[in-house]
Amino acid sequence: MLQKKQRSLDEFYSLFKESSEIESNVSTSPDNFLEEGEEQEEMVVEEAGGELAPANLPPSYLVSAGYDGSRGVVYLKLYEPTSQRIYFWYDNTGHRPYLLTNVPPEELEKLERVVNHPSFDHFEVVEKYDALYDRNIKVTKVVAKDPLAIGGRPRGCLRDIIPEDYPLVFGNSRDVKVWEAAIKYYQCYIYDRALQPGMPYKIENGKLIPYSHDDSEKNIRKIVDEFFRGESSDLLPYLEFWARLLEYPAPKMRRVALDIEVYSPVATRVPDPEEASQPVICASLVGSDGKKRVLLLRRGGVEEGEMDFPSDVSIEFYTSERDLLQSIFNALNDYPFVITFNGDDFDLNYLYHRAKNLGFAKRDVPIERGQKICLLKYGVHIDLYRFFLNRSIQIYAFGQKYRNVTLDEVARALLGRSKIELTKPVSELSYSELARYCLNDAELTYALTSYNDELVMKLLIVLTRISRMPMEDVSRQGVSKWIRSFMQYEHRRRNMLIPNSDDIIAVRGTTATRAIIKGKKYMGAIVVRPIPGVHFNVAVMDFQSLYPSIIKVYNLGYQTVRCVHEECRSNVVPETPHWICRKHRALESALIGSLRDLRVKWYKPKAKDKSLPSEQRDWYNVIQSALKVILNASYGVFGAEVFDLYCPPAAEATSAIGRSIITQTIKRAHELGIEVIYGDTDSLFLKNPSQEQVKALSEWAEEALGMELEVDKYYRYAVLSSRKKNYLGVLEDGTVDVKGLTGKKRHIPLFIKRYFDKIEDILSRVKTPAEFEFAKRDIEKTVRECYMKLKNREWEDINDLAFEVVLGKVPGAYDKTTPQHVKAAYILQAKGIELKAGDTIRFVKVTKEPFVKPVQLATSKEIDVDKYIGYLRSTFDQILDALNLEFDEIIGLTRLEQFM
DNA sequence: ATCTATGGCAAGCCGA
DNA sequence: TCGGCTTGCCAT
Repeated sequence: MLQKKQRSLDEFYSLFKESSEIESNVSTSPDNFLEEGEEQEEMVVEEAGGELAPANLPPSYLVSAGYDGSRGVVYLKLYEPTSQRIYFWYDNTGHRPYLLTNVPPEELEKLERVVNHPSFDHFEVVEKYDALYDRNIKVTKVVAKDPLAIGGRPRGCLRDIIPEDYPLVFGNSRDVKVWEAAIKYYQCYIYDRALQPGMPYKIENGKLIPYSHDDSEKNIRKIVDEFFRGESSDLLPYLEFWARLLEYPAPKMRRVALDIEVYSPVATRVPDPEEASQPVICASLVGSDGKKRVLLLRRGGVEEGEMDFPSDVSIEFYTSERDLLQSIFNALNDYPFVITFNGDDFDLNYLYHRAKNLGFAKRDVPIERGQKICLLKYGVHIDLYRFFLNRSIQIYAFGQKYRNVTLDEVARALLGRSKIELTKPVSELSYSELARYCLNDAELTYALTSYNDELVMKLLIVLTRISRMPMEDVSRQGVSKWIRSFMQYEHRRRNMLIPNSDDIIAVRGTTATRAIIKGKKYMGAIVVRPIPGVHFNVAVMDFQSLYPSIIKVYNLGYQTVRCVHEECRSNVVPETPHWICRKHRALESALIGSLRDLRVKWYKPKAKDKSLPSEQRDWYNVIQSALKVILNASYGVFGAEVFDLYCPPAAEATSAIGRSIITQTIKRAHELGIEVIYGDTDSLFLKNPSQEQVKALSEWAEEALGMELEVDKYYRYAVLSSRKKNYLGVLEDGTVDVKGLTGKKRHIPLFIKRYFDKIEDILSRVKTPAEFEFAKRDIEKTVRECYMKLKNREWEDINDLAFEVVLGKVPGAYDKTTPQHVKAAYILQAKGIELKAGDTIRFVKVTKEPFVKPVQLATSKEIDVDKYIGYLRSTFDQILDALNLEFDEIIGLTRLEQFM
């Protein structure tokens, strides 16, 4: 079956048609459901038509899961890498959705709305381990035929009915609890069957079987048996289980990037995808197979333009929009992965509604609409906009290289390419201009998944494996959802009750320390007061993944912080009233701790290991950056209300232990005769320490604290002011690290930033204290030049004077104050420009009320030069302070010189 | 629909 | 006029 790689589209549609007919049969007669057994397996496979859901399949990667409402079962999507196609597998194990409750079956029997619920199936009594109280409890599993019966409907689902009706029947004699009722059914299924999304499986006679990859298994043995032999033994199983997910190979993913253009009667307005009133006039499809297609709709009065496209681009003209859409849909049914930039909101959404308007039958449209997302019936839709919008991805995986999440900006930052600038509205372009524009967008979208040896696709696979979520969900959801998912998975695997958030708070309580910042829940990290001045030979030491290390070494988690055992109360967290369990290992501690160890001790070093083939190194680099994303959030989620295992005392304990660790380390450094000139959270800046001193401190941290303290970098010299989180350090090779200085912040005018960069350049050349004196003269000259240019109004472009500040919310929502950028925003709004949260406002400071103006509307004459000079002063003072220079003296000199 | 945390700085607003 | 507060941007 798989040898036949090409399947005709007619055949393909007939399969969908066939299955949808079966769907309607099943949904109208739920009694058709069979009990568990061989017979049923055969049956489902046959029903599915055999080809899309084959009874046998060579190793294929589990990429997605969902619920098929009409069949009433979970389906899995498997990507077979040889044929490069998606195959379906429908559950044939009889698994059913359920919830857990503390109400026993004999009492539930008396709740009529439960037992008479059309989707109610049966009760079971199961035993679960309740980690909050460290005890086993018997709970009732309420099994239903339909996931919507458990939860999801606004009214009348079992998770609401049980607590509502119980007091009506029995009075308030019991504190009714319902657990695990808000887990999506397909996730529940993944957990219960211990499925590993992103990993390879085989199908044999309808059975889904994990595929074992021999080379990877050998590697895993090596990592676990040899490398981590010395680790605390209870972590070994976790190390092995993570290593398996990370070591297994990733497939090459056949995919297509899609971008569409829509006709618009109003030049400035993009048509509403929900209405889809205007025709789709162009679509581009750029495939990983090298195919580049541009589909154009013939319209009256449109110029041809120069149709000289590269030979690998095929231009197709359509006279009927319906045919054009059909061609797009054929592609969506062909490629296993479809990539868009904002396809959830626009491209796929538009196509979905447009198809409806053009009279397509629903079953002939390959797109499925969720609340705010668009999925595909056949393949997997990845919306890169959603992925790049993810803050953790933006910061930790891509180092904040892009700021606004637009195709243009992300492509510029990661690819060095940009969108084609249009000089007229899309609707007025010639065919060739339109084709070029649209094709370029699809090419950029594709390139974002292919650059750097397919980094983004690999990241997605690794995150899919760690989180145990379908690829679609992983690419759209945030890091707290990923962490929640692997935590829930582990609960199920160990037969632990997944606690409700309320119960964790009720049993474990909240925080006890006071935060330094008003409005925060607990006290955070220590920032050491810097010693101002220029310091030569500075070693920066830091604790490797401090908070994850603390979570591992100090056994932190909702289960262990303030546990129920009297005998653990002596195991206190410094400067808090909290204690930590000595009897059990918390799941968070085990899962996050083992991930940390794998990153720090295996993947990070291996990613740099030149003895490995470069392909392997690249893969390891992907893994270590994915782990970085997860680990950096692992402490934060403890303190985030939105996290299901929210546990404020655990977050508080983490930062309290962190404070204790850094404080002890400073004390020890002093005892060793080392001067500590600065430090923040997990780092210490040591002035001119000897090799021996550094080594001694590091060894002490290992022995006394069980923490790895290493030299991160050496600064030839560091310039500190009296301000915290504000410094500059020059590395051995002349690279300048600038942290927190205003001159580097994104919102300041380019004019000032350029001069700041010049000063940075001067400083990067200084090697010795003697050279410093020359550098100071250069810096003075630079500051003076900048000042004179401003004073004499000699800027080249008014845009260079613009402050660029992002609107945190819609302008109208600023009710407490009206900051300057909001004032400018109001001026823009008055001109009829629509503004929303996240838009960047570019404004200059002017002499007349209200003292700001959007740069687009301002002229050079209006600029308030003195305001800019004031800004210049405060920006440069941050460096001049430490160099013993005075801004006023520098510019004062100028005045004297003018007289001479 | 989506959401990891706290600490720190600079600017400007705004009420006492 | 002063100082608390809001806002945005950044460090870790």
